Amino acid sequence: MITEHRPRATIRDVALAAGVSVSTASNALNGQGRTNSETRDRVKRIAEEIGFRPNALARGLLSRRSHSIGVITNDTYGRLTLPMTAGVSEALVDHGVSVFLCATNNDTRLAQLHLEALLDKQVDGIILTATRLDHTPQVDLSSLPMPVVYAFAEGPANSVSFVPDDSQGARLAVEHLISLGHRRILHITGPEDFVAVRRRATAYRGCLDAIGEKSEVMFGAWGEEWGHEAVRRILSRPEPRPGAIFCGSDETARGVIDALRDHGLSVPSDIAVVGFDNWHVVAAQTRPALTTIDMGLKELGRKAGLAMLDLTQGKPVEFGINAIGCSLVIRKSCGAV
Amino acid sequence: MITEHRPRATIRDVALAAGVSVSTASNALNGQGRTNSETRDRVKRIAEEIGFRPNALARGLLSRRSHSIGVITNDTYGRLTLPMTAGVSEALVDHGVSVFLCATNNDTRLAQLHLEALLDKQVDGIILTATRLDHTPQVDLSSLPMPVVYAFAEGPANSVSFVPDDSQGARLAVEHLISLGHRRILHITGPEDFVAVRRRATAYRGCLDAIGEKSEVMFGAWGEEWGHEAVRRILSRPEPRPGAIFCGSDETARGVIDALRDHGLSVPSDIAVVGFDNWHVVAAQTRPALTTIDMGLKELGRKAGLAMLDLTQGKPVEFGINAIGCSLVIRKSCGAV
DNA sequence: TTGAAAGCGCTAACAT
DNA sequence: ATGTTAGCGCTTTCAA
Repeated sequence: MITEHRPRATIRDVALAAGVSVSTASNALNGQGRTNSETRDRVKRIAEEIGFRPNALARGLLSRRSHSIGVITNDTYGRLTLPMTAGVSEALVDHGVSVFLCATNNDTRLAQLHLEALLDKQVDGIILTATRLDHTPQVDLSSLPMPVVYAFAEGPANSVSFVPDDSQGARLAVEHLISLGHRRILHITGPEDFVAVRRRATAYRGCLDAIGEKSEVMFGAWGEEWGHEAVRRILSRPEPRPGAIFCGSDETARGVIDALRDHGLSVPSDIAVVGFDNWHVVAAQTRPALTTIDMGLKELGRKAGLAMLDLTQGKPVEFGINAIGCSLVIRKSCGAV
Repeated sequence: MITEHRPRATIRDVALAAGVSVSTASNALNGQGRTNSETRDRVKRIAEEIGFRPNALARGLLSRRSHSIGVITNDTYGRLTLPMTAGVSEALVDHGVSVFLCATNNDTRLAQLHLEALLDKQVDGIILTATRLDHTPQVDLSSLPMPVVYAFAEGPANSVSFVPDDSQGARLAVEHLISLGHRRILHITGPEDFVAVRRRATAYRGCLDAIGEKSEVMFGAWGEEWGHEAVRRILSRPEPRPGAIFCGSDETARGVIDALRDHGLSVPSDIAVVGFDNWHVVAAQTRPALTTIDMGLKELGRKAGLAMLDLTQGKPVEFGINAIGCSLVIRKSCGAV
């Protein structure tokens, strides 16, 4: 498909065709300057006719706003990054801002390379994303000549960050179980060195304290195998058994449910289970389908995008860590006592 | 973090500091023109010292190459797009090319908006990606002033497309089973209206024909539930049972394996199972872990990126559909007869 | 209301 | 070998 294309129409072409000067054409198109409404209409019509679109490079060179931003992520997998970036992009595309996606694959050299490319391209801002809230950033963003926003990552104290509200999400899960009449609620979750894990566990404990029940947290791995192992441990100890289990991830929840079934216990009639993540491929395929917590990643991305927009426009933005509310997705894995 | 930043150093600053003219500085830095090696070194050193980096907008305006490309995808989920885009990006970042990611969410208006933003930004090329090989494209890319490459999507006849080699992948799976001594091999797969499904089925049949065995394809849905249903059907009919099952997706394979276990059959000792996708969250968590086919999405992205690079540099590129080889990932779900 | 001219940062003829 | 000049496409004073 080697098609020859003549260069795009420039504002000179428009001006020429309209019989006005370039500056008048510019004025007419951008509405700013006071232009005779008659000529303005004519210029606009002609611009439309010949398919004129302003060259963003030239515009950016002059205005020092490239109308593009960069998203740097270490996620190579997509589960977190793509929904978030889609959210960012969705918030910005209406304003003509496009998003450079840079996957660093946790490679410092690559991250540095990407960052330099972004700087050279005069991006209006950078959004940093990580697969883990408390990960060390892949590059130093502390003294960049443009605003930085952290999404699903916690930046330094004086930065703008958006993270899921793990505490509120965990409370949502536990309170759902409590509202169904459950009292003996166990928490099986991931490795304790993740902040997200600790926050969820703390919130869980708070809920049980509030109703005067004992809490128990089993820290472990991510993944289904840990769910199996945890169930093995529970069932091998003396009664009474928990009536409900709040899991720190959908994968763990799936492991738990499968293991319970293997041991002849059924969900939700014998034990209720709630997950965390609403990772569709896991949650929807679990038998029974998983009631779980959705972190609203796309919305988080949208918020980050809008904050970035404000920052680039010099509008005031609230600094600090913004916790974005999670929501409860009810499927089939919880029943009333 | 409202830090005031003075504008980035321009080539004028370099020239001034080095006591040469702007054009000499440019020459020295770009190595092109014959410059006195002594002044060249000095200029380069000074540029380094004051942290000069050329403004890509200005460069692009002049050279008509923005060193950025766009990737348009309808995937909102990330499983296919992110590995591929990471591959594209990886191939290009060393050449200073950055990637705009545009998620259309299957919304025509959004797709059009994104496309216009890309055109305005003078991208050097566009890569179109879809979640399905035979999807109608979300936007008309037929007469763009820049090269277009299709990745995980089949463009028009005279275009450059990269797709996984479904036939070869399927053959890999079936021949693996045959090499383990299996003869009665069943194929449980997705909906027949997907080209990928049809291609895998045809390749499967070819393999069984070659060894003079009967073939049987069960078309159905994606997802685990279909795996359960298919197993129910097989077990409810007269013997003999298949000794191995080649599944059209990892999710189906997982459903099949779970269902077999529910019916008291064990994998791999009673029946061998191979999946397709190597979707880690599914394949690695299946019990036993799934032997499956990997489509090499990242590599596919890399190839697409390199092809785009060649196209933008006017180098010859082979047109047509490039089928990228799949690979077999051996885990635990297949044993010898 | 309109146009001429300058300039954003850079590269490339051309002249010295 | 280096400097001067023009110009990429656009916006924006400033003068007419």
